[in-house]
Amino acid sequence: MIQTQLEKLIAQSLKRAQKKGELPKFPVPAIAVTRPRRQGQGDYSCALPLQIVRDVNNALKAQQAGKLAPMQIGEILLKRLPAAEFLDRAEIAKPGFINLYLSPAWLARQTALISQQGGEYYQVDLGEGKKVQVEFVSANPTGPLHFGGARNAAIGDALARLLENSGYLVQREYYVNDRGTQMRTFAMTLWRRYQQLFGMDVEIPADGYPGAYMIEYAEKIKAEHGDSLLSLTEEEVPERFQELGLKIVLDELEHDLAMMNVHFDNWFSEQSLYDNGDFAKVYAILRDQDDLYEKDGAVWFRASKYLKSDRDEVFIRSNGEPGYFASDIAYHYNKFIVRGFEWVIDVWAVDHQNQAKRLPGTMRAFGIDPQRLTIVLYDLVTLKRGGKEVKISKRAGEIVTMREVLEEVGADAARYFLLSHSNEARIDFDIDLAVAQSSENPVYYIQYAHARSASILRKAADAGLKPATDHLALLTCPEELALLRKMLQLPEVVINAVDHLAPHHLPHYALDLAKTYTNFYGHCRVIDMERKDLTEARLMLVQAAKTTLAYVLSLMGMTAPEQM
RNA sequence: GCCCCCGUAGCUCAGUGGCAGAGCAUCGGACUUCUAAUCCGUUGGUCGCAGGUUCAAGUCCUGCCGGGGGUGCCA
Repeated sequence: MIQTQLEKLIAQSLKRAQKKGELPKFPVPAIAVTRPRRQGQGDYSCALPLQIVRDVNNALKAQQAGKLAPMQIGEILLKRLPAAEFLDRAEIAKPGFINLYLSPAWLARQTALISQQGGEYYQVDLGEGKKVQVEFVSANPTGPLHFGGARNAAIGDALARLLENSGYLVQREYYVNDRGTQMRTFAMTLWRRYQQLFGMDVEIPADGYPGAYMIEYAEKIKAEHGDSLLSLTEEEVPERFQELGLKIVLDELEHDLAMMNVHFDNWFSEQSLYDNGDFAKVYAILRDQDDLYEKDGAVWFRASKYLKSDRDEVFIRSNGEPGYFASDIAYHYNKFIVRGFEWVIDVWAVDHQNQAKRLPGTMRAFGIDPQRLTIVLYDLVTLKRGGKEVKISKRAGEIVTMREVLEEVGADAARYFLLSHSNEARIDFDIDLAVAQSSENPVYYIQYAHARSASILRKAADAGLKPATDHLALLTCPEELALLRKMLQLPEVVINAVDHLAPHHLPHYALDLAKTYTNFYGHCRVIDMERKDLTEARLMLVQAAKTTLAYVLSLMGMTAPEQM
């Protein structure tokens, strides 16, 4: 990447200047080349002279030599800066910045590489083939996914896509909480709804699920099994209805997530941890390490041994059922030890922050470095309709489902909007506003830029013109070069997004890129039958821009339409 | 009480220690288009408050104020 190469060049110039005796000797600090936010300060800039002025002058004082100002240090560094094909020139700017300018000719040549290599041109190898799992959504399978889950899906899937394109081997997993009290209540509610369909005078459990969707599920069961299940014994009911209900919900989840272009590689059953012996193994390990003890009729896990905290966690509740902590620990034992993931990312809503703070540390009990478990927390989505908040409550049966929002605003717009906020920021999502504004939504602006490039290429092909590399040097307009610069920024955006597990940088960059492209489009007419050479070069640029737009859109899980 | 997150333009939000940004909205222009779902220009901010660190702070540290969340034998 250009940025790191520039950092190396500047480090070299400092070493050279020290070797020549133009600057005194001191340890070379970490050198940071950044993108200036304003124009006219180079494509990149570096504050090294300001950063080292104190070291320089301290060393000079020890030699009883005179002081140097940051600007003078900059001049010395500039003189020793090695040449590079991508570097046009470097300048000193007050109070002591080195501004670096990319070579226009080199920039123009990149269009050919981008067009040929497509998304690969932008791929960075951060992961080196490391096996990483992204576990996300994982909502309780007791009903349709509410819209808050859509944010989880958008973030988790974008992270997976970012990692896949950064050299990681990624698995997407959905953790299915298919055991415990919630599941039991779900099954019993379903059973009652089923009975009611046959006119039986029964009530759903007091703590049951009142939502109308439960009746739909019961109707599905009735359609398939008729009245044959009415004869089940009291012991058979919970298990059978859990099984039937779970299948319906999982099918529905898979379908709804597919609407958002999200697909999981694996649906992992919580129950399987107990069936396959993982839980028993974990229990034995902890017991043998004296990490478990009994109190108040429950079995406790000595979390305080592994965390900076004096609080322990209930492992087996006094009713004999394992608590959620037990399942979580066994689950992550399975991820690391049984399945061998080197890195695990869980995407959780902020209301699990306490667990998020504690779970990684407990991995030490199995000799697993807590750093291998990253929990990405995101804040909730507040849904509004016409400025009024819509309460999401599964309990009251009043929920806004992901499906209905997707049907209203579309998957692309929903994904874009959900991704465009930083994970920690709460989102106010006004459905009416989202629908009303959809025509002037940035989503369409970005997709439109892509569709336009496709259109130009089609039109050119009809006229017998194709992108060609022969005259790329003709790409010298400010708008052309600005577009190239913006495209080359993509790897930096990806690295930043991966480093911070912050996919919200993607939509902002995409909008920026589309804007730069549209500006080019407005200023530089591409197809010009009088100038075949320039047309071919610009077509190459258009193709490169189209590739880049499509690549960013795919990182966000959005479609890149050929026409709109 | 203690812990975490948020507070930046009218609105919605970006901002990796380097001269405060985008979209929308406002106002003024441009439609015989390679797709006007567009373009050009304009208005708009003591970055919640107060200290501190630094050559340099929206950004790092401390303390406040306001909003949200967490602190279960729920998950």
